Amino acid sequence: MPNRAEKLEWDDARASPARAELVDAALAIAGEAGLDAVSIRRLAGRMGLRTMSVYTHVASKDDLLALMFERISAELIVPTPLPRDGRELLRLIAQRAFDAYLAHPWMLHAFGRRPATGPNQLRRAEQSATAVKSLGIETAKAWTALSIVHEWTMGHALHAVTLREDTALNERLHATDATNYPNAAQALKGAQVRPAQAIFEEALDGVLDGIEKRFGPHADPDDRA
Amino acid sequence: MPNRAEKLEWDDARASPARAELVDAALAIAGEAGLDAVSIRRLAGRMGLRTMSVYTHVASKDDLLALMFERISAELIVPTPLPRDGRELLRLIAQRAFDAYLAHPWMLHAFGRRPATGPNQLRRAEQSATAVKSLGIETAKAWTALSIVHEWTMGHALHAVTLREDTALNERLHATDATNYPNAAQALKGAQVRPAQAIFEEALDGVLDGIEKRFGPHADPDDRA
DNA sequence: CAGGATGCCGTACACCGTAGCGCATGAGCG
DNA sequence: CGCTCATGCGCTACGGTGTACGGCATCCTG
Repeated sequence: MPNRAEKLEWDDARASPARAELVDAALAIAGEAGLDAVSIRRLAGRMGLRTMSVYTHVASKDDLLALMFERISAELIVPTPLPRDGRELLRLIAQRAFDAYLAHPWMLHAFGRRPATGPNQLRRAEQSATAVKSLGIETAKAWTALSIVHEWTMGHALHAVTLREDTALNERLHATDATNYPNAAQALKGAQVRPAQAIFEEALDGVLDGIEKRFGPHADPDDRA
Repeated sequence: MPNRAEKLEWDDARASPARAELVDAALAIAGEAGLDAVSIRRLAGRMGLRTMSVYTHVASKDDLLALMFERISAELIVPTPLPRDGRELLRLIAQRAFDAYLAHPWMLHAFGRRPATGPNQLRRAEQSATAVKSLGIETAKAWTALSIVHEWTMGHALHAVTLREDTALNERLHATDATNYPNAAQALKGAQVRPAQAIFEEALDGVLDGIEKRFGPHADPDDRA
C-alpha cells in the first residue's frame, strides 16, 4: 500500500521497504553530485529500475525530497540524556544542525521548497522548545528566541558552504577594491585566516548571549549591551 | 557589444538598453509567479521575442539571475546621510534587507546559486562594514559579527515567507500534537498572535545585543549573559 | 481456482536551457 | 554611391526534466 494521494507516510517500513532503499540512493546521488543531480531517471538507473517504476514507491519528487530531508533530520536530534543546562542544550542543537548542513549541503538548497514536517523535525522542535523553556524564557517569546538560533545556523551554514564550494568567489572577495570599499575590504582581510568551525562557535556564543540577555528572565527591553 | 564570454557587465546602459527591459520583465515574472516561472521562453514571450533572441542580450540564465539580484540589491542600500550610531545603521541595513526579502521572496531562493557580487552588493558590504567599525569591533571579528546579522536576517525572512505562503503548514503547525511534543506545541501557540514585523524588530535587538556584548569593545569572552 | 492487489514498465506530453547557424537591417567608411 | 561588417533576430535541434496513463506479469488471499 505505497501511498494514497492524501498524506505522506513518513515511516518507510509502513510504506514499503523498497522505498527506504530509494531514499538511500537519492541521498547518495545528492551527496556525490548535488541536489540538482537527483532526478527520477538517474535514481531509477541506480536502482536498476525503469524511470516510471520509481513512482510505484514515491508519489512525487517533492515527496522524495521531503523523505530525504526527514531522513537526515535524524542527525539533528540530540541523544538522550539531554543536558540540564538550557544554554548547553541549545548549543548542542545548533552544533548538530551546523555539522549536518556542512555534511549534506543540499539540505540548504531544499529549505525554500515544501517545508518538511516529519516526526524527526517535530522531535527537534520539541528539544529546542525544551531548551528555551529551561532558560526561563516566557512562552510568548520562546518561538522568537528559537527561530533566531535556527535561522542563523542555517544562514551561517549556507554562507560557509557557498564560500567552500566557490573558491573563485573567495579570491574575488579578497581582491575587493580597497579604494572604493575600504571598510569592506579590511573586514574581509581580517576574516580570512579563521576556520569556519571556530567562527561558528564564537558567533553562536554571541547569538546565545543576545537571546539570554533580551528574552531571558529579568530582561530589560530598553537596555543596550 | 552586449557581452564577451568573460565577465558580466553590470551596467545595463553600457551593455545594451534592451537588457534593462529584459531584467524588468524577468523581475515582473518572478514577482507574479515565482522564480521557477522565470524561463527564457516565457521571458521571450513577454518581450515579443522568440526565445533564442533573449541570448542576444544575456549570456546565460545564470547571468540573468545575477542581474535581477543586483537590480533589487539597490533597495538594500541605506540612503545617505548614514546615521552616526553604528547600531542604528546596522538596524537600518537589516530592516531594508528584511523588507526587500518580503517584497521579493524569490531572492531567498536565489541565495544558494552563483552568488552575485555586483556593485550594489559591494556598496552594501561597505555600509555594513562601516557600521560594525563604528561599533568599535576589532577588524578580525568584524566579518563574523556582520555575517550574524546578514545571515540571520535572511534566515528569518525565509522563515516568515514560508509561513506566509503555506497557510496549510501554518495550520498543521498549530495543530501540533501536544501530547508527544508539549513544549513545541506550547511555544507555537505563544508565537501565533504576534505580527512578523514586530517579531523581527524584537529579535533583531536580541541579535544586536549579542554582537555588541561579545564582539564589542571591553568584551569578556567567558562571560555569560 | 478466481480475483484482486502489487509492482514494473513503455509511451507520450509539455516543458526546460542553449549550441549552432542563417538571415535581414542599418550604420560607417572609402 | 557602394561595400563591409557589426548587430539583432530567429529556426532547428539536442539532451535533459517531471509525470499522466494504461498495460502487463506475478503473487497472495479467499
